[in-house]
Amino acid sequence: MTDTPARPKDFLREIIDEHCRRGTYGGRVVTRFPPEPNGYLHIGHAKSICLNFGLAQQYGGACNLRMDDTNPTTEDPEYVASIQADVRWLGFQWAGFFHASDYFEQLYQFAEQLIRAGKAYVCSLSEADMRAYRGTVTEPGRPSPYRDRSVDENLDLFRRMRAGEFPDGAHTLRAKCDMSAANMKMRDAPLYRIRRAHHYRTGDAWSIYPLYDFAHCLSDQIEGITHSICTLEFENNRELYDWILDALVPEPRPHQYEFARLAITYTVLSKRKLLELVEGEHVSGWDDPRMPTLSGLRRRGYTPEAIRAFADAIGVAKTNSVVDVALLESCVRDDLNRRAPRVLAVLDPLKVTLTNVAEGEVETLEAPYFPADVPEGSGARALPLSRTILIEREDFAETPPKGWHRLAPGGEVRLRHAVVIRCDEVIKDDRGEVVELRCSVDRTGEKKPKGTIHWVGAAHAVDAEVRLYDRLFSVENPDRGDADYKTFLNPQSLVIKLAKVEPSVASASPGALFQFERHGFFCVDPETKAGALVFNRTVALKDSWAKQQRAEAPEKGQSKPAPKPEAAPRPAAQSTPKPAARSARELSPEAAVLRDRHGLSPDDARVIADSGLTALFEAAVASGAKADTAGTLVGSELDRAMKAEARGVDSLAFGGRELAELAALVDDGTLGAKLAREVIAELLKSGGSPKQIVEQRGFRQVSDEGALGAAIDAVLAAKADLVARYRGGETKLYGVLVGELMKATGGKANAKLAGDLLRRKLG
RNA sequence: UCCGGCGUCGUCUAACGGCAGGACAGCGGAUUUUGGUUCCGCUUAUCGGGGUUCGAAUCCCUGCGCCGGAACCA
Repeated sequence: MTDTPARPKDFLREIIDEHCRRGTYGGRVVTRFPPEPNGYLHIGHAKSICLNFGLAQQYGGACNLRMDDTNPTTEDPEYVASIQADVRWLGFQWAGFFHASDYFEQLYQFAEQLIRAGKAYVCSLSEADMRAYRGTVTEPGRPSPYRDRSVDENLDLFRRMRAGEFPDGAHTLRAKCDMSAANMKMRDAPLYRIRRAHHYRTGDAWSIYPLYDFAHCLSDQIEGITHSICTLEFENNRELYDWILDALVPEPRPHQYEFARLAITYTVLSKRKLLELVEGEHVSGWDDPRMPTLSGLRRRGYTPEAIRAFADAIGVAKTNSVVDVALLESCVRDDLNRRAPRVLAVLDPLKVTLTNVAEGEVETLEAPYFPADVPEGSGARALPLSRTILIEREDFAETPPKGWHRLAPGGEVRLRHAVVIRCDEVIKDDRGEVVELRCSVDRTGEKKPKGTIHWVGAAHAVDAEVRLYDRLFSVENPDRGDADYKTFLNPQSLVIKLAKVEPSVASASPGALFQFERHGFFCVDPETKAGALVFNRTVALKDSWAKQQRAEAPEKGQSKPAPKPEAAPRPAAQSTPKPAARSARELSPEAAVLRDRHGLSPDDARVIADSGLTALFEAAVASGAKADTAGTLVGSELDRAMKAEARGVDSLAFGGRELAELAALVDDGTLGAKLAREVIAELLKSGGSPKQIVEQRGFRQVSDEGALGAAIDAVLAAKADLVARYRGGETKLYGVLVGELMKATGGKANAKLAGDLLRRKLG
């Protein structure tokens, strides 16, 4: 336990940790999963569910399930039920189950409050006009002519909107933000629209419905959500989220954080496209085993454990990413390997007569359900063996390729859990098709064939329909590109086989999981009826033999792994002749003056000018600072520190004189870079004089060789292992040793001197 | 083009100024009555250019690239 390194935290957990540390929410962590009930949940939602419920679990908080049902025209109770079922199936229990529609009255009251505060108004622009007034991403919008309606008029109109006095689209309630905002979401976002539609829960009680941006943040507030986690495409909405809440409620209030939604190779994950696949009958329904929906995956044989492991493996970050579907497959295999009993099934039977087994003789073999290397597994079943058996057609080759371990004329192979047989005779029909093998059983127990194949007894085997599922799309990214994603549907995504399975599975019930040895993992489909078994292939087993064959015989059709088109040159790098890219952006006049007058580097000049530090810099120089020292101090160190703390120039409690003093301390060697940085931090915090700070804090750089030598010796002795590795050739450890030295001296060692000394001592 | 976000092995994801690590994929080997599993080993990465620093994936500047944003959808 102690040697498993803690899993590194994602950025959300870092944030929450910080909140817990600071007591921002009194230690509370309340999250929510807020789907709109207009479709089935898919694996992308699973990522969000695992995140939100997982966070609540981990921090001892709570996670609500909330139907974000503010659009009466798209929502349906069928979806509500499926969402609840899927969340439960995934293994999570919500603290509360809510509907945004339950909050309609409260939301309405908040809207009136906003109006009374003069922060919302009723706008009577048509939809098209509103769009026109909004401007574009590059041009600011214009204020609506209705923007200055009085509070009373707004209240009156809004109440009449509620009362149903106006037709759809006649008016909207809008936030009074900023029509010239760079963020389009802030250009007086609509909050309520008139929609005299029947809502599946509130019926005809309402003729106005709140929009997402208004309903969501306030629903979070009503439920006491602390961390409102959503996907990246809502980043622009966060400003509005904050605006609305700040206008209506005090801190601590909910805050929104965004992470990258899930994308997976060979699949599409948009509700619109999924719906289209269902309605276009490209699949049999939302729960078609090829669908990335949770109901589809469930029917396919995926387990909640596997999906949770997947969610854990992909992590949470803000980088747009596409996860390899192979990782998902790896997660199911890993889980199923532990829990699926092994049974034998022949998908494409070839008759084999065991010539030295008597007609009518039946040998019953006991076969364990799990191999020895799956210690969690147990149990066994009986396997009847008699004169006629069925083997997989592809386990026999008349002319075996190199490395063949299976049956061939004159060759031997072991039957799984049973005997070794030798192929004595191959029988073909008129068309030259192999129709039967005549084999003899070897009972000496001395044979050690290379291969073991699966089989079933012909007389005892049970018929079963086996549905071989594969990826729904045949290209990695069906979602992008010029063509419609549906043109990439994989015609082989479902292949149905009439198979023979061993008798023990005859009574298996829907949902039961198996491994058909050497084939893959399968589960019993709900369509199974007594005497009519149906199996779905969850995922095939890895097949290194097939892979090797593919590599050796790049057959004509789908040749090599996509012949990389002549090592395409990176679009960005070389080729483009733009050596002058460095200073593409012109220096501002102010920066240019700085550069020319003081010989500053363009970088420093630019930073100083852009950060409004010009006056401070000039003052420092006027007080006697050397321009280049002051330039670095101001342009690099001070600027960095100010940015880190989001400080403005006005908040600085020191001026040019102090800066000049600092520069002098650096120039005369009293302060090294590290210490100078410390002094700046101190200056930023409480002002004062650099000299005093140096005095009080003992910030005096150690440049004395004797003292440095002693410190180095101590570090060398303490880090003998590192030293040995360094001397063994790992010269990169030099930096680590310097680091240790700096740590040991409290950052006071003269780094340059100490570094030289250290190098000498290391030899 | 304006605003916002993001660039680390083939793919995800760590490293919060000090040894670029893990998982999946790939390759090789050992074990194996599943060409499965397991185990061992290997290959491969900080978008480009500057700067600060003894030391930069990390901080600053700059260029480039990708994603999101102009619904009375969520």
